[in-house]
Amino acid sequence: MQHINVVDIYENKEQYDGSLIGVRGWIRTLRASNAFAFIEINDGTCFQNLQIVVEKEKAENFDFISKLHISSAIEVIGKLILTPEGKQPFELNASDIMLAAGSSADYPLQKKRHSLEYLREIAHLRSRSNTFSAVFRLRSVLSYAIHRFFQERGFVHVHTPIITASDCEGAGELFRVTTLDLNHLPQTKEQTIDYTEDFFGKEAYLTVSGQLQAEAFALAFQNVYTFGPTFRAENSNTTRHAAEFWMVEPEMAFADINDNMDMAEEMIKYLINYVLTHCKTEMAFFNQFIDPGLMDRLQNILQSEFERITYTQAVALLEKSGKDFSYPVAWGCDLQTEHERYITEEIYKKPVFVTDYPKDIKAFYMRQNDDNITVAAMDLLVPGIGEIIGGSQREERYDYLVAAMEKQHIAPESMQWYLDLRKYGGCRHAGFGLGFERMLMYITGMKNIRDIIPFARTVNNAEF
RNA sequence: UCCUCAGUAGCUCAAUGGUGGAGCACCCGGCUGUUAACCGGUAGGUUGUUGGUUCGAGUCCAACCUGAGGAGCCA
Repeated sequence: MQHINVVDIYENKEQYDGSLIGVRGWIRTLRASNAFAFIEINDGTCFQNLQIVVEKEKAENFDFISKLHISSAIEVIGKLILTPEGKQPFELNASDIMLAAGSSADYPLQKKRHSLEYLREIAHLRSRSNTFSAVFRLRSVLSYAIHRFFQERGFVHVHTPIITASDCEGAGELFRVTTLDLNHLPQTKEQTIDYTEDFFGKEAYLTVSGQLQAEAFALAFQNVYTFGPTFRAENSNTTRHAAEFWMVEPEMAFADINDNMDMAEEMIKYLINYVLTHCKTEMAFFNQFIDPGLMDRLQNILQSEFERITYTQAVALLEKSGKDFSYPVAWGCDLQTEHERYITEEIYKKPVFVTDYPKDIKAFYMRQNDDNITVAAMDLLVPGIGEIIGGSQREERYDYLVAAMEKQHIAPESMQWYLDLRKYGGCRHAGFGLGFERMLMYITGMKNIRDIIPFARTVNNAEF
């Protein structure tokens, strides 16, 4: 007997009506009386369960089956019957049930709602719950949608390195990569650690961004993107930070900051539209149980044109608001979380690009504007999350770039390869980074990054 | 790293400084169509840890541990 996936039954239920089929999956709930048992199984192929009806008269192992524990794996042969008047669209009337793998009474997931905190402690099992089943299927679909978006537009996907020797992004603390014996470190004559003895002959780290290497590829392929894991050793304890997270980083040659914003806006809308059409069941679940109003908010994003204001305008708006912020607003200071939220949630109530930040608070590679005090940076702020995208037009002028590096105490000779890109046809180019998890949080309404990553790595937590 | 809050049965939570309970789950039994099924019963506890105050501490105090929320840092 060939096994049918539950997703196929949901998609083609009329075709299977009345036919004898085989299914297999794990028991989610089991309700037994002395003549009937109702078993709901989930086979992992879709969010929904399949209800199986077992009649004592038909099943010789009825007593055994009706005592099975939740999460036991079973294989069932039965007749599919449409039940339009029932809560479920159809059910399987079992003629034969086999136990594929038993479970145990101490299975930690019960037939009731658990707290997200509790489920975090059983991350190896939580994917079997409704919420995490929906979250991680959506994560998979969103990941695919990102590749589709860029591939459809001719972008080349570049696998930027995970291990890097350049600590230049200034993007937080780095995880060190070494093969040295930490109990017997080689010393130089100056009594410092001799990294020439290390695997790469110098200090190495886990990457914090693939941007610099993506730039190199953009100047060969024109439009490229990298999508991979990045690492920050920050001691951050928030719902929005993890030590290991994924970033989407497109980089486009012959593009300026406006092209950059256009692409970012188009991408955000594409991704939302994609999951709304391809994950209807999961999105309905999020809208009902996780974040009421989610659908309205996402539809609103699709229909609205993202606001675009400069940093200077943003500061003026904040000063004019008369609101009493815990951090004072002043030109030259970076916008605080409360400022960003006020702009996107109170003033505009939709995504807002803030551009042209003071050069002193931004990275060295951002292109200096003609006013000599700001750079062509852009951050996308969204209601509920805050900053979701950070990007810029890159400094393509060799001398300006060297000057910016020196000002931020980065030795130009340590990044000669990056400077070379400006020497050899280094045209104007721009790119941005999207925090994949933050996008996923925005789309699902989930409030904690630890519930968006299959096995999250955060401070003091690398279980599983 | 800083601030705030919390920790009681497997889970979710009660308990005025005075005999630690309930619902669900588990286990046993009942029930002929259930939908987080329903009904009855059994069992389940060093109240996060250590110390202190008190005749008496789950409750008050201190430190630590763990978790959560917010901030900083950032995506």
